[in-house]
Amino acid sequence: MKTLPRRFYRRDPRDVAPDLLNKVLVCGTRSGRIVETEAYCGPIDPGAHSYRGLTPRTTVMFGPPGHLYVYLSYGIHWCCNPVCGEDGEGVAVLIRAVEPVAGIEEMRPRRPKARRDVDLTNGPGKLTEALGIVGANNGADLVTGDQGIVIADDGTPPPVAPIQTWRIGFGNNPARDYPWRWFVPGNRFVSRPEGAR
DNA sequence: ACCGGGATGTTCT
DNA sequence: GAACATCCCGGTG
Repeated sequence: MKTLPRRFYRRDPRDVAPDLLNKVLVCGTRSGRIVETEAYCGPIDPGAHSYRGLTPRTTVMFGPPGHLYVYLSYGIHWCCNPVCGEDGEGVAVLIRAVEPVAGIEEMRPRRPKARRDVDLTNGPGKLTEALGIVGANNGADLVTGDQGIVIADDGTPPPVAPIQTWRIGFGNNPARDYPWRWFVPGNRFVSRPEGAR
């Protein structure tokens, strides 16, 4: 298991997102293989939090690559995003689903409402709850692992033919037209194996 | 299986 | 005051 270097993140999020497939997100003693991602592209992306410029919430997203942007979705769920590109760009990748690799017994009590194992981590709000990622982890350095959170390569390459399709959860926002979601074909933990529309 | 609504806090109009 | 990068539960067929 090798922690991904800073340069892995210092690229366009649309290149990083498919490359993150099959990498391992580690949080303390728990980890999961990344099987679904979405790219968020700053000023050219009306779906990105950074679209309208720097705000207190998006400070980390506008910071240097390789740090974790964590935000609260719908007032309830935490979502986690490795920051990409260059310092000041405001681009990142949302991790939408992982497949448990280690510590699954610790994940079950953290996800008491999950009836089946697949419900442990098959969504962006679910995987943060299962792994234990919360708002206090906003800004964590994924390269130094200063908060026990890293992304590592265990030797599994990304899928040869990842599925690329539309992102999830945008109503009538024109962001719905950008096909910036990728997932591992056939993996059971993908939140929505079909296209978004 | 599929669909509608409620929870709940931050951000922006 | 509305929208929101979600999830869960209870209704119906």
